[in-house]
Amino acid sequence: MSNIRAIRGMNDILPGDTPYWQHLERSVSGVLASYGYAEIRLPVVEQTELFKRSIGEVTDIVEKEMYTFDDRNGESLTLRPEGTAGCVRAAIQQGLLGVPQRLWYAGPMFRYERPQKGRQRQFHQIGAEAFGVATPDMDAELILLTARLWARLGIADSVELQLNSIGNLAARQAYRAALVTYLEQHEQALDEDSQRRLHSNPLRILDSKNPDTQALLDSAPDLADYLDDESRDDFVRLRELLDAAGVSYVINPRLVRGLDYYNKTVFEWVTDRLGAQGTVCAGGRYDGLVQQLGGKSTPGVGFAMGMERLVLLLQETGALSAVDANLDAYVVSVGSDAQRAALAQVEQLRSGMPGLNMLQHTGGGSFKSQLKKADKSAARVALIWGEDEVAAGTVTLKPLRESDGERQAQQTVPVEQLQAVLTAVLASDTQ
RNA sequence: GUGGCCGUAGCUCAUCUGGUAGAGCACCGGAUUGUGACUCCGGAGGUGGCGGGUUCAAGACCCGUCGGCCACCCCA
Repeated sequence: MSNIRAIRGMNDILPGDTPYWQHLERSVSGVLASYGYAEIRLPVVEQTELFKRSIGEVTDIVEKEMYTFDDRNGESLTLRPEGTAGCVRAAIQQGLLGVPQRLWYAGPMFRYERPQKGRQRQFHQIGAEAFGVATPDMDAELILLTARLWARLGIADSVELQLNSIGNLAARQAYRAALVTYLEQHEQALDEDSQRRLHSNPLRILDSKNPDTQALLDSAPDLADYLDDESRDDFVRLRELLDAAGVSYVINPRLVRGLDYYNKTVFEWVTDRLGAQGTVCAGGRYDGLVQQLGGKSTPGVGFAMGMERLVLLLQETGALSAVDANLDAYVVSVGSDAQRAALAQVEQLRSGMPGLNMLQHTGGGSFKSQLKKADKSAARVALIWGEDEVAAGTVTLKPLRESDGERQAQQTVPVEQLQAVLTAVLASDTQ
């Protein structure tokens, strides 16, 4: 086909879906604000180096999923594959890190992956980052915040919190060595992907979906046994706080997360209702990242949630019933005199009742066809200007919907009474 | 990057073993001269993703390509 089409994996979000998006975005920003988080708006493009240094050179994201290109001056740029790196960069550059800082951001992210359910090349995240607090009460706050969000969205029953601690760098290195030593003894039993990861990114083998590999891991060394004291204590404290707040979770000792900058707490909210891409929100602590990117050593914790997946979940669970057009009135006018009168008087009505949603019929057409459009529009009332009305200085209000099994009769009133009568008609109709 | 399934009107799909495309919904018009929904009648709309091959003949078979879906990988 020679027609220009959207880039693979970069989807249009259509009018039928945007009500879900708007509802979701409003809910998230509302909850974030209620916990004192401030929005920060960040560029979509950053220096390629930023992502290499934060996410990790040997991760799949950096190795093969980034949209990278040379700017006209030869500098290598990349469409952001995730939000934390840019947020940290901005916090350092703009000097936001002197005091504890709670930030959130929203927007598109880009990863060159094969699209499937719940995954596309341009996708949208809302993320939150808290800087400057090393204690696990900060981790708890972020988790509580997300839990509140699920409740507000009506999907709390569809998601489960998985928690783990991956310790500090030294602990992870010690564990990594032990794990590799163990797995090398069983290298032949590993699936192909895990064999490849054995030396590049062995921790990732822990969450392999291969059942044989999982069986092998049952007798592998436990990450929990290698944790440093501080990580262990903080993890205990975090669990206490969550227990006290009544947030339930499951410990998943094989949850490791894919990005290199995490340490200590990692968590994921997962659902079993979206097929293979069940992670709907994920995050963790990254105490070394700020320093790693050139800032003064500052602890951080954060999470990001996938908007597409949450919208799917809202639709899947029916947590949000399809929102209809919510149109109050459809304006019908036949003939050029009537249209002139209608246009002017509807403008006055809009000034008097700014909250009204009114659709003005455009493009002409017969009386009948205009009323058909009025019906299709799902508007509650048709406002009719015809020859008779214009001549008499009146307008006809015709209720289009039934309420309580009855429909009000239409009435023709002087235009001066339009606002008052329309208000009464809409009010008496229970919607 | 790998694998499976799929690609016919705006949408959902049909066309039995190859013989030059159809339904439902949606859309437009009509059935009262100014009144929608229900009903009836009529109408418009498809180079069957694209390219090539086999055949007298292909939407149906074969190859390629592009695209979609789902899964692997990876991740939000």
